[in-house]
Order: sequence, then structure tokens, then C-alpha cells
Amino acid sequence: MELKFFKLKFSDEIIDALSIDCIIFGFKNSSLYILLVKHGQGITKGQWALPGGWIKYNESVDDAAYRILTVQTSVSKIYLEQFQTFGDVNRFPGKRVLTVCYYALVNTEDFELHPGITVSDAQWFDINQIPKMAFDHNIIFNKCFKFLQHKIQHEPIGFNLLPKKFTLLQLQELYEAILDKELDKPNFRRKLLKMNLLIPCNEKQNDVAHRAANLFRFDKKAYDKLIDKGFSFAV
Amino acid sequence: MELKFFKLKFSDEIIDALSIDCIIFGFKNSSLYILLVKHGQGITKGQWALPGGWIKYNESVDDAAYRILTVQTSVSKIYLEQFQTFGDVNRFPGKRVLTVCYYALVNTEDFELHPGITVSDAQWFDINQIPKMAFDHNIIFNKCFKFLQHKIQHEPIGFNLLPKKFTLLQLQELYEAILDKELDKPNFRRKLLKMNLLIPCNEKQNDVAHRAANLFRFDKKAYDKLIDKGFSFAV
DNA sequence: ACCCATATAGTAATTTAGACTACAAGGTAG
DNA sequence: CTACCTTGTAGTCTAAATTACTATATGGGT
Repeated sequence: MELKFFKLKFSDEIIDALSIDCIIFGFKNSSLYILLVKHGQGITKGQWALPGGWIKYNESVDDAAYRILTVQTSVSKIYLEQFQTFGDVNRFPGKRVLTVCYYALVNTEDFELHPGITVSDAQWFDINQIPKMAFDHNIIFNKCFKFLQHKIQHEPIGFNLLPKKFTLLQLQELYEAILDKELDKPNFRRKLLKMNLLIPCNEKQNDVAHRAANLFRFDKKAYDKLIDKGFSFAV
Repeated sequence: MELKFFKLKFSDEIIDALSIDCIIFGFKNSSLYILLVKHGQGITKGQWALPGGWIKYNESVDDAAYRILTVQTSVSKIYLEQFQTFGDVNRFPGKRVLTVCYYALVNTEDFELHPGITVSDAQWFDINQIPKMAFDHNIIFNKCFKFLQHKIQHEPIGFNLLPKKFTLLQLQELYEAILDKELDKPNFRRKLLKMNLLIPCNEKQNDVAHRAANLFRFDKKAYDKLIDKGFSFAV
């Protein structure tokens, strides 16, 4: 009886005033990209948009975001965080829809695209060449990108955009792409290494036409310990 | 015809899967407080909770938050920002409700309480003595407070908790209360003054039993200018 | 007149940030 | 095989900021 009531209330149906949109950031060729989909049906057919979907009664908002993300990308263990909820009255045509925006940081190397059936195309766009998108998605992206620019300077989340093992130059170019400014190589190096958050892999990159750089990985455990001691990350 | 359709869709009714909760921070006697209400009816009758309400079809989420806030406090021109949306499946008993959480920073001196009709009491609670609250409100508060601790160090929003004209010691005590640590007085002073964001009022506090301090006010225009130049606030 | 609390100024040691130089390593083209 | 090109890595120097203090100023209260 209890269960039946539960099932009735929290069914597999969607909550119709609420959607989720994801901003999926990826980094390749020293540039920052986001993943967009082209709508294949409905009034927004032919328009680019942030990948999104509907929240069901029987899943949490975080779960919904994760589901929507993994369906489109077939990648699990992704860095995914809620950004903000957008709820202007007329942001969606014809009916009232609020959207909860999430952002994800992915390593494009283990990335595979599986566009859903309502989508005719999916593509990475350089963040400096974002097309006009459906709904208020350009506004959402702009706010979220500013948020990322700030956050990446105060929390070590950038590593999620790189392979597990990365060089210091890769990391630097990542920061340069996100913050849109050049950084001094020796100084950047020193600063990051002094934090003791990078573990040398004792392994060098290969297949490069110059001196091979050392590979590092991010030391999550060391970071958690430092946080307890009041440390605060800053690039 | 168009209008009729509009009215039908965007009516004065509430969106029933969506609420708003506000965390109203206030500062007095060198301590940080939040405003809580005691529910006077329903299954949560007798429990303390964050002030909140329902979003209507014909208002934006930001407007709804502002409406809910001003009804309870009769203060306008308040610093109010969205924090996050909470959407666990079972966070609300018996039905599925997501809540968009906002936080406000108010100057308790121009504050008047007008508890709504569904509320039996309203009271300021020291942030170190928050009672057990209804729903997931304790979780929401804890997350929001951590967020505030971070944000106040990187954006000049603390001033919203003080009167227009304040002393440097008041400002310092505000930071000490929020960050929960002691700061060195001369150093704090120097740091803040060097930013050129505080305008001396050429006026001293009165009614104090010791040497009167100079009053300052926050220079929003100067801050906006500095931001354009790439300045970033940090205490 | 003295005490007390807070305001405000200054100082010295240490650390950090920023700009820049120098040298190392290793693949490539002649 | 050598000169060269690209990137990696180490070090230096200066200016600025942080930190932990000490010292003095003001003004009311007793």
C-alpha cells in the first residue's frame, strides 16, 4: 500500500515545468570547447542548443543530470556540478519551463558521442565561436563560463579536463585558454609544484619532436588533507 | 486570443513541484545570524524552517524570491542572489518538490519583521546555534554558509550586512564572524584601505565610550571601474 | 589625573610575484 | 654527424605584499 502510493507519486513521468541543460567543457589542441547538439525536431529544429532533457519524478536532479550526460557521451565518472537555475517567465516558448544548468569537465580523449534520437548532430564548438543557440542558452553559457573562469582559479578542478597524466605545459595552456591570458612558464611551473599537489609519474611523454616533458598527476588525497589544514588553492 | 492563451498558460497559480527558500543573513553584536520562521500549520507545524514560498506561473524565479523576501521583511533594495537548487527525490514529504535556494544579506538596522499568516514565529538565530529545521533545510544552510564564506573573500558583498556608514572595526568583526577566525587589526585596515574602495565620510561614530572611529562607506562605482581593469577583490 | 578601550601609525623580517636569463635535452634536416 | 630548433627545466633579481609586531593618539569614565 505504501509502495503503491509511492509509485503513484514518484513515477517515471517527467516534471513538465523543469528541464536540465548541461554545459560540457572539453579541452583539446590547447583550446577550450563545449559540446552542442542540433535539434532534429520541434519548434527549435535546426538550432544548436545545450544538451538537455527532462527530470523525472523518481530521480533526483543530480541523477537526472548524470543520466542526460551519460546518454549523450557514454562516459561515466565525469566531473559534474550544478551551476544555476534559470527561470525567466518567457525563456521557453509557449509554456513555463525552468531549467537547472549543470556544467561538466571532461577529458575529450575518452570521449565518444552518442547523440540522442531527437538530435540531428552533435559537435564541439570553440568557446570563442559559439553559434546563436535556442532559448536563452547563450545567456546561460556566458554566465557559466564566467563562473568557470573564477572557479578554476580557486579550486583545482582543471585537471578534470586533462588526461590522468599530463605535462605542466598542458596544464598551463589549459589555464591560458580558460582565463584568456598568457602566463609565464617558469613562474607557473614553480607555483604549481610548490603546492605539492602534483605527483611526478617518473615517466615522460613520447612521440614528441622535442625534449620530452615529465608527466604528473593530480594528488586528490594530498589536496583533501591540505584543505583540512585551511589551505586554499589559487593559481 | 493570443492574450487569452498567455493568461491561461502563465496564470497566477503556483508551479506545484517548485518552491523557493531564502537564507537571510544579518549581522549584529559582532555575530552573524539567519532569520528562521516557525511553521504554524501543516505537517511541519511547530518546526523551524527557512522562510520560503511557491513560485507562480507568471513570475520569474528571481521575482518570486524577491516577493517572498519583501513580504516577510518589508525591506526593499536587498542584496539577494540565487544559491542552488535542491532536488533529492525524498526531500519533501509525500510529494515531489524541488526548491531553489536564495541567500540575502541585510542590514538588521533597517529591518522589520512581518511574519506571514502561515507562520507562528520568526526569529534571528546565531549561525552557531541553528536548530533542527524542517525538510533538508539544515543541509541547505550548511552548504550555503560555506559558499558565503568563500564568496565574501572574493567579492565585496559583506558591506550589505552593515549600515551605509561603518567603521573599519565593524567590517573586520564581520569578516571574523563569517570566516570564524581572528584577523590582525592594523593589517586588515591597511589592506582594505589600500584597495581604494572605501570612502571616508569625514564623520566619526558617536555615543561610544572610547575614541571615536572614522566612518566609511563602500564605493561601488570605484569597484566597478577597477573590475573593468581586471582587479580582483580579496581579503 | 589617571585608567581604559579603541583608533591609528609605523617598522622590520619574511614570503611571494613577476620579469627575465640561462642552460639542458632530444628530435630533425642538411 | 652536426647545427639547429623546440620545448623543458633551473636559477636570479627586484618589487611588492604579508605577517607579526610595537608604539602612539584620542577621548570618555571614575
